[in-house]
Amino acid sequence: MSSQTDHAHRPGTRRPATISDVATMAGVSTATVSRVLNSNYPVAAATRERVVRAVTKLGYAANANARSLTQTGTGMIGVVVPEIVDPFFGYLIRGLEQAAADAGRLLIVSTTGSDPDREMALIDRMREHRVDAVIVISGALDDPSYRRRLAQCAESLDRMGSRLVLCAHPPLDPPTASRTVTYDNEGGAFAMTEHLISRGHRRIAFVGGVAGIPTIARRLDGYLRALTSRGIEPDETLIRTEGFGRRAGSAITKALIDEATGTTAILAVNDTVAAGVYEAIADAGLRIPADISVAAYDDTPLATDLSPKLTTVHVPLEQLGREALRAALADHDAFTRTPDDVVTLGTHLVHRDSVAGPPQS
Amino acid sequence: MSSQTDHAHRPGTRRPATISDVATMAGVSTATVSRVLNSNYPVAAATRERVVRAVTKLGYAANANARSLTQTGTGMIGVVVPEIVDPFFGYLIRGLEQAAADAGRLLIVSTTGSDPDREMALIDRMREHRVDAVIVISGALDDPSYRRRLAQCAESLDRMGSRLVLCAHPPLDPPTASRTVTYDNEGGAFAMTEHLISRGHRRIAFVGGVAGIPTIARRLDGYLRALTSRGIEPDETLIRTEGFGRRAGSAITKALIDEATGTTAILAVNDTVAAGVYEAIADAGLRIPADISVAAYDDTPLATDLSPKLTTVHVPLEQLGREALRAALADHDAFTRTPDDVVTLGTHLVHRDSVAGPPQS
DNA sequence: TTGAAAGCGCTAACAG
DNA sequence: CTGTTAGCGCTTTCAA
Repeated sequence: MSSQTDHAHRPGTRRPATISDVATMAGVSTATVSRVLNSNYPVAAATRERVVRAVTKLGYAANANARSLTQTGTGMIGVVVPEIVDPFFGYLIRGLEQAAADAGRLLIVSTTGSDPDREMALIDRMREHRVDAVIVISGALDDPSYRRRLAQCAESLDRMGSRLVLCAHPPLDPPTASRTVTYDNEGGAFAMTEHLISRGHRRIAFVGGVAGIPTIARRLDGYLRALTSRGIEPDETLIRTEGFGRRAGSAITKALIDEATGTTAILAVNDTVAAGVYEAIADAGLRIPADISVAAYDDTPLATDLSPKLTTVHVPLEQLGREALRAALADHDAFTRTPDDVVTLGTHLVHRDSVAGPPQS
Repeated sequence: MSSQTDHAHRPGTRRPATISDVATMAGVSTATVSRVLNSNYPVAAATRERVVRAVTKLGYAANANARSLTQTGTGMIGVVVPEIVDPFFGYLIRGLEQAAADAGRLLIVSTTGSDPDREMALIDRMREHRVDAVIVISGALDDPSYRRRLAQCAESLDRMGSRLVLCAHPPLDPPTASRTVTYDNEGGAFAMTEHLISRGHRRIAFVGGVAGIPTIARRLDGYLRALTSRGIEPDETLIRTEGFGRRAGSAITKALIDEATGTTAILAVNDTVAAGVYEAIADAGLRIPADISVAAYDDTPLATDLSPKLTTVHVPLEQLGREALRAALADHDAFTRTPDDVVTLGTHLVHRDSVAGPPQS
């Protein structure tokens, strides 16, 4: 405990130790400290020992921000998501998280409430932090102006050696400078509707969601295609994209029943909406699947919590997250960029207890 | 355009524009650019105009990492949480998120799966990134060695001008260099157990959880205190801290019923466990609350989704998150540090339809 | 109102 | 094997 280092070391100074604090204490140069810290260069065992001791004694933690100035990449990935308390996004983020942890990356996550402006602002914010990539899980309406803005973000990120990854979202028209990791919305809805039809249903309602959101639009497409391919004329009155959530599901279903639409099966836009559908059917004194069959989308845990257990389309949410992170990291500076940077994961039906044939009456 | 700036501007160069790129293009010094960017110093309108134009033309975004080298604080807050797809943590994080957004802060969030080692590693990682604070929402077992490690983290964060915030967790023994934002676990459990007793119940089971986790321990304390304060001898066989989750809730309840323990009321450790309790009671052909009353803790949306609607203890999760963020930011360099840095939020009972008196038989 | 220059903490040649 | 020396991109005195 000599007095050699009294230039800035009053105890209680709330300033993190720096590499030269360590160097001084260990009696070496900062270069040497850097070398033992990164162990990317030979250092004498004895020297290393002294440095390590100084590091622990000082509680030194290298400043990642300073480091990022000289190195390429910050090890941070931005995640922009509409909402956090929602199993859909939750599992997605869990997948991202896992993959990020495996890759030694940190995630900056932020929510937008599906507000496009906030989305853009956040992307910019993350750009300032020089994230290695920003992963956008959008829930925003998909008008052309929005796509244009997204494309601009992709451009500017790309220009600075970062990149935009679109997740659970259709690819940008020209996949300019962005990557996309998504899943088969249309196909799952098609398959489920097909299934309902093959069980004998003709009056199948499409319940929940908001028109204009890509996810919903694709699911509706699949529903429509299944109907027409089986020669069933889609009935506008059975298509009720009147909102998300349990509440919406139950309100719509109540209306469907009250209006005597002859609905014998319901394709709910997701499991949560299906929960509302269940409620309304029970309230009406009807039974699932005896009186009305119910099918849904997403296969969140809710599907098995409901009774009867819900037949639904499985979406590989966690895998989607992992793939998105892979896309965020892939060939960061290589030239092997595939022309169409889009990965599409498959979906499949999970048959449980909420679907049967239409009632005999 | 001219050829003045050909030193490093081949199009396609994947390197972000720097402040001196802007300066060159605007024909000013970097100092001036900095000044218009931060608008913390007078700049001639005309000059500012030129700079702004250059900024947008270049798509320049200031490097937050470089900036953090000269300024104090990074604007980033670390969040360490056991799990993300869980309404308890979900709402907590939502509160954090909101408050962070309001304060213009970004959140680095990472999950631990309740692994203390991973927790410490993450805190360290965030320390490297010089987060302004790290908020730990721990779910780890609370042995002394763990507390000691946490205290060390608090120390080292504090030493570098950052700080540790414990959220939904009891304060550290000496609140050394850390702040705590938590809520009244014991009180809520006490009140709910009291309520059950006043309804006439004597055989009240405590169902779910893991002994040793602070949250559960406190809830158990409250349960025990209510019992003894009413002169009811706690019965070991009714205390079943045999795991979290729906599955555990249903298994425990089944056992309780099969073993003819005479249980007339169940205090589930949280809403999810209660869902399992509901299931087992239905499976046994019994009814809630006619045959068995059920009460729980947390008041997540699940509570109203269940039928009958669940009587439960409300925990102000989002507010907890907001408070935690407030604690993370409060008087960063002032001297007004209160001696005991702990905020405790209250809980209250939410009476719904799952509690009645014990059956007559 | 603006610029020159030093320095934040770190890494990476380049010498020894 | 180790130290010196330039920067990395930005802010901030200090002069002009």
